[in-house]
Amino acid sequence: MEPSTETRRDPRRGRTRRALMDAALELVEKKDNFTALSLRLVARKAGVVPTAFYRHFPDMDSLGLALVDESFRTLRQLMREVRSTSVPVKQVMRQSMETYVAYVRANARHFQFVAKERFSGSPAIRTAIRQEIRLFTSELATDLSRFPMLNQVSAEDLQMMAGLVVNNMTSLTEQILDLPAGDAEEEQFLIRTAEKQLRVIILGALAWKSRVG
Amino acid sequence: MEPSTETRRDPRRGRTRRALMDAALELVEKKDNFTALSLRLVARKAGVVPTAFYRHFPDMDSLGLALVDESFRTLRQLMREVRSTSVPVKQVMRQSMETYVAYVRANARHFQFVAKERFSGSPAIRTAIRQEIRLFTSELATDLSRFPMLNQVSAEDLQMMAGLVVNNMTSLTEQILDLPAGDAEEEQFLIRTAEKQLRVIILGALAWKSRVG
DNA sequence: ATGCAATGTCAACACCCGTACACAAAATAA
DNA sequence: TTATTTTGTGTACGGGTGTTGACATTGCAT
Repeated sequence: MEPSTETRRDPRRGRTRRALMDAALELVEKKDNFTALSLRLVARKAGVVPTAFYRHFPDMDSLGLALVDESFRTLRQLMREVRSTSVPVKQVMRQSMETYVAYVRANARHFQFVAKERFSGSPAIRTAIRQEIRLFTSELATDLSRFPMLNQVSAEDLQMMAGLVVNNMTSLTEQILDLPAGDAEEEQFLIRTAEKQLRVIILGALAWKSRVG
Repeated sequence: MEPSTETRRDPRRGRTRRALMDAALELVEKKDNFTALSLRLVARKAGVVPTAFYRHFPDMDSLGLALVDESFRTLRQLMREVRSTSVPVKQVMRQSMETYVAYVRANARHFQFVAKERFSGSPAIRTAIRQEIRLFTSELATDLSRFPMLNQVSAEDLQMMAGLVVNNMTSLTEQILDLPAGDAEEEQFLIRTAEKQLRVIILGALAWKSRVG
């Protein structure tokens, strides 16, 4: 039987590839941008000679796309976990907020990368991120459709409400990431505020439904 | 009487300074970033030799800060105009949306710049933008406090609601700027969606108030 | 063990960068 | 006018950049 093209070999292949991606993520924290990084800089940080870079990526843009992919793959994984745990419905919001923020902190570099490149990245990277966010929003919309109190709402309006929630999440994410390291107090304030905002959105969504239905 | 240090002379001083700022704004559209621009490139676009740059700005970061300042100065001006026109209260929202979007289109380059540098710019530029947005949000909060139906809401909650509205605005802005040039149809859809979202927020705010008051 | 593909290294290239310095032109102040 | 300040020019430097091509090393399949 042939080595089915996916179970090929990867001896140290994985290692430097990972090293390059990690180096890029670290450097995005130090420098301002992914676009501001240079191929040579990333290679140097990864402990490898510049030309070795080409063995794994044709150019920096491809590395960026790989990072986008990885970022949203981990995010999707979180969503799957959250969905699988049956919700106590009552304090679902508070808890969701907490676990989400913890997750952001745990994967800060990926979120930083996405937040920064979302608008300032190369066209390819920007559209990739936009696509992922669109998809994420749609998934959230179908999640919302399962709530009994929203089952009268049209698909388009569900999408709109999901957009509101995603806006709220991204805003919270970016604020937390911009926070000076260990300011736990301010972080709590941001979370509380985002929580209130989410509550306002929900109240509005309910009023909206009763207005239409 | 001495030339009171502010009424000095400005012969062509203004001209190249403007040319540099305009060049930077144009180049931000073409390149991905402000950070991605080089002093030499900006000078070249402005039709001036690299060393002349230093006559007007000590470095690129200062140019960026000047652009931030200018961007929000024009935005504040718009807000002043909007505030001065007495509102028909009924369809204030629809009209505000339209004029705001027209304004964004008219000053697209400035908004592009802010959207891109908000998270990916140099620390100095990032904090400058954040400060401006904070200020803008506070002003909006006091505007909201003047609405009769919200006069029971605490200052902190007003700030929170203003944050929601600003989030909505920035999201709409960024989506419109990312739109492929003249897609009027999609633009209308985005505006309608943002309008609905704003309506949801307002409904939520009212429900919030009645819940508290 | 041998051969081959994958991976990494080295040296070199032409190019763009920020900035320093000395000097020319222009505008203002007296 | 003349003197002075502001603004723009030309040259040069050291250093970082992406990419090429030829070569060494590694690991796997046979």
